[in-house]
Amino acid sequence: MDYSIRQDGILLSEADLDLAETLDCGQAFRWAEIPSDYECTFEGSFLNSPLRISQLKRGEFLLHGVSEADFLGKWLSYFDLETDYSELKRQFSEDETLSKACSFAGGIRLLRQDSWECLISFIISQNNNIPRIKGIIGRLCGSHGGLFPTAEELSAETPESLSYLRSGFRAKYICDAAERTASGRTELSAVAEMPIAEARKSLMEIKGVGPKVAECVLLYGMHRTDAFPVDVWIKRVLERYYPQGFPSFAAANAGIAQQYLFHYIRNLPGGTE
DNA sequence: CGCCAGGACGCCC
DNA sequence: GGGCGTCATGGC
Repeated sequence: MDYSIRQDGILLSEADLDLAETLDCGQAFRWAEIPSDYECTFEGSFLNSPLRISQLKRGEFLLHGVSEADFLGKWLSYFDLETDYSELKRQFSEDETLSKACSFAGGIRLLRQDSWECLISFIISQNNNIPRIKGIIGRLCGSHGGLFPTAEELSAETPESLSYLRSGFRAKYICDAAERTASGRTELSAVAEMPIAEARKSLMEIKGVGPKVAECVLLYGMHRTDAFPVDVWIKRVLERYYPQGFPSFAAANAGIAQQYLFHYIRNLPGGTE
């Protein structure tokens, strides 16, 4: 990975990153592809900092209008560019299925997202599909000037006042998460530092947060790479390819492996067959 | 009309 | 502790 400073932003080169796969693989819901003359261009934000980023070609990216300070202070970390994924993928490739998943989806990087946004996003994700999740989050941010609302802001809402989200039965869960977070009964920054079993337990005290959502918050919002969300797709992977259990050599980075496997299984020609 | 979607809850035994 | 119906909403 290298970068240079240009008048129109930061040019990132030799980066092991596939932008479309990373931003549209179901780990984040607030990035949107927009038309451009580049391979692809996405608009989104992290902690109220907007970004427009284009993939120019394989390994090369333009972060439009971004200063070096913002690149080093925010986006380098957000895209997890300080981590070397090649060694990781080399390890994964000892396993046949993981090897295929790496070949197919190895351009995905684990974004270092905001834990609060992640918590609400994955509460909304339960028994839901990705386009509708994006729609609900879009309406939520749209009513807050395009920014993701804070816990304090959301704690003033009620399931009734959130009806415009059309989030269904999840509205009461959003409210509980907001109340707990705003009041400090749940401290996400502290949860992020807890031993993982304790962190899971703490997250699951929030109404509407079960094993799957807790694991997603740990993985995507707290960068706990040993967290391993099991949804219907991953359940199929485990039953089909790992009846003896998931390989222990990948345990410390099981969450990243899970990302590759999720993307791989969902795009297998013929679905699960 | 039915089924499903990056599940969790409440209730049953 | 596991099994099962229910929970809103929308796309197919």
